[in-house]
Amino acid sequence: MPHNSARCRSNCPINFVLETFGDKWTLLIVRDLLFHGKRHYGEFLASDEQISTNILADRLQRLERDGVVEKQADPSHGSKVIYRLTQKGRELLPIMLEITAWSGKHDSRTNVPKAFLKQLAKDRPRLAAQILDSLDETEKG
Amino acid sequence: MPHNSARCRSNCPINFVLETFGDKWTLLIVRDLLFHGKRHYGEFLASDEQISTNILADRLQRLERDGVVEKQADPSHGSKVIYRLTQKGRELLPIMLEITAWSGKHDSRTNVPKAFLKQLAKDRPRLAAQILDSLDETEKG
DNA sequence: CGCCGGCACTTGCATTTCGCAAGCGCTGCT
DNA sequence: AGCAGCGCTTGCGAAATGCAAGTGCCGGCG
Repeated sequence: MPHNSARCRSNCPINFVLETFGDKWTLLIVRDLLFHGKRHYGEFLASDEQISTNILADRLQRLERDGVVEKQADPSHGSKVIYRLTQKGRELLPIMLEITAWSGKHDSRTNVPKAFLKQLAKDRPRLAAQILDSLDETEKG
Repeated sequence: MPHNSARCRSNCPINFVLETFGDKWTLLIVRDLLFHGKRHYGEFLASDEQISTNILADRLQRLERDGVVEKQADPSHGSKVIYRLTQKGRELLPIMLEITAWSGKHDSRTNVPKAFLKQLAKDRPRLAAQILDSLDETEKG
């Protein structure tokens, strides 16, 4: 937890998320976990933005320490590791959706499908529930 | 705009906001503009988190370049400068409110008043409207 | 008219973080 | 027994950050 660390800067809620997510990479890992069903180290490494392996290892460790992500051995494959969001991590979804809406509006080159933005505007709770459901599916399978 | 820069990493909406806000400081400036009615360089400098002056100058310049903030001379005091959010910047409010809600829930030492969180849960559009109104007030006065 | 204080930056330099490439250790498969 | 895949570590040059001091402009006051 940020506030347990020595370098806590304030108790402002904006600052609180910045202590964990205030860099160019951490939120991309959350995105991959939440929207893209990724669970393995190599999958994060393969994302478009090309995170380097040392940074990835560092960020996963921080996310785990901050209670956003948990790590477990892959039962079906001993040398693999499964990363998944905790409940706290899943609760980032509303933030992620607001971010998507904002970028959808202000980024002329966005890759967000129009249909997704429409659904976001029309019935956000339902969309959120669908995303969490499909995440559960992924984690079961 | 991030995508006009050479170092654009992808067209993902999450990445889009990270290109502008992906560091430990930028969003604190937005917070000060949006929630605390700050407009002057020296006011940002005085915030709890103690941003250093060279970083502040750099971030304000980037925010202006990205169309989130605009800069104008203070008519009442020639050596002062007024910074204000553009419409695009004001539209960050929903993101900021979601962040506040998340931190309010997960940060045991948060300084967010309980009443604020309640209002956030109960009638968010109204709260958002109030915040924007009081921002208009500040900018008029 | 000249000086002084406030304000918005700039500059220089030490420290930290990042980015890239190579390598390591363990596991399962053949 | 050997090899390939996977998660992660290490080393090093480059870039970003943090800190402190300095610069230039404006307004106010004597």
